[in-house]
Amino acid sequence: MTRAEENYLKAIFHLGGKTSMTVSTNSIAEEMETKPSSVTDMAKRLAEKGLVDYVRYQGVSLTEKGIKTALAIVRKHRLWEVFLVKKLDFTWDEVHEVAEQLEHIKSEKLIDKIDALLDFPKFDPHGDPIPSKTGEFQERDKQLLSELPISAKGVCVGVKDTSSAFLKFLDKNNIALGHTIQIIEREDFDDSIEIAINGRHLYISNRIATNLYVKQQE
Amino acid sequence: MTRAEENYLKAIFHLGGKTSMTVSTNSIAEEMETKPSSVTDMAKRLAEKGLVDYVRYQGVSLTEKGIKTALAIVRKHRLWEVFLVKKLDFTWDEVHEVAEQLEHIKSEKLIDKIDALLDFPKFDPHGDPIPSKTGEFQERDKQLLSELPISAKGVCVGVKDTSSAFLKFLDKNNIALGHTIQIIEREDFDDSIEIAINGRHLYISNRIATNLYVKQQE
DNA sequence: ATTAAAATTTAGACAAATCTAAAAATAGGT
DNA sequence: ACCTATTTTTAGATTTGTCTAAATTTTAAT
Repeated sequence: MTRAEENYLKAIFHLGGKTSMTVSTNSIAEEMETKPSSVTDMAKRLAEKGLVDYVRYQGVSLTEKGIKTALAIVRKHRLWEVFLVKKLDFTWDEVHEVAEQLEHIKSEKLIDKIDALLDFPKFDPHGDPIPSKTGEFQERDKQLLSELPISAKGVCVGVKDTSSAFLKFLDKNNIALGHTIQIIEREDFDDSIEIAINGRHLYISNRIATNLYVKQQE
Repeated sequence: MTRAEENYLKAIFHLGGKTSMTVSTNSIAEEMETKPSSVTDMAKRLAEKGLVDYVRYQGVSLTEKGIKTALAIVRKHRLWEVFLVKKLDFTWDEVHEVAEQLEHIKSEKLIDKIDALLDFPKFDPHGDPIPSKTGEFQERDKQLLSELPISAKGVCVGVKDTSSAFLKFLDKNNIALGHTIQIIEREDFDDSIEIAINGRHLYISNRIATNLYVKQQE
């Protein structure tokens, strides 16, 4: 497994989901910030190795083996993120870039020890689930903040966008996983909403609300 | 800096020492288990980048910049080794291979945090000194066990050979850094020696004695 | 000083991963 | 069913890092 192959599998997994829908050459190229022709080349290589099914002009989907490999990489990425935040005091907007590198370290023992050191976490700092050694994981029951009805309350359980800019915005406004958010008002004009969080009121744009996951409270 | 370039610098540093003696193409090839012709190619590339001085048929030596870069890689390698042993319970014969990968992770913050987490260690699990952030390190005052005179005592402070086979041998015979060893007898026939360690006597070959560093006690 | 052996470099080839530009296939609208 | 726009693939080139085999330089021995 080369680093490039691992990155392609991760991207295909990311786009196609655990059920592995077929994804297009173009969408992979966009996700990876590369050219479609490069994706075609790699698709052939991955197909030869039995990691994806590839039909010319039709797109790519992960095989059983490809899903297993992708899950192992996602597991490593997310465990390293937890390690960086919990053990080395990185902030959640700093971890992605370093975890992109660490996820390619080849040592089963290493990642299992890190897992144990962290006490087998089930979610990473952005609320995304961490696959177990055998590839299982529970997707958390969640919805976008923008989908909550007026006056409903939800606990913040994850972010969709994990860009540094977005995460820093949340920090600045003291919004973090575990906080409870109530919808106060929705502005029809631009879909911005007024929320109550940590005892204060805040106006947030629709863009923000469609990138925050919450679990609705009864 | 590519991974290959980093590995070449490390090898040249390893062979040429901090004073950066000129080293031959062949010796680098042997150290890196590659072909001399590949070394020639890389020597040219590194010279263009100002990391080594290279004269055809004469060999290679690190520039100031090359030494600085090599020290940064050695620092990372050794800090990761300490991390693996101290925090993840790796044994000293298991760390090298994984540290070879971890040393190439690019994040100044990461390695500084690891350094702090470990309380700024000065030596790695094999007794080798860890360069500081600015590249300084104290070589420990040491000599080979084979150089001690009869009846002298020394504290084990490092190993020359760091192969898994050698380190496992030491473990099996309960020889570890910090233990005191006394020379009892030297066999002229094959230069094997009888030593006292941890209250028992042991016969060890010359090969062993020339790969163990001790600090002689008065 | 010559010459044989050893070390080193060059030339040419190859694989991985990428790109650009051109060609081919597909999809959608009328 | 046809045409056009979009998507995808091919062909050919480039970079990095490697190799083998042949040529060159250095070394060391006589």
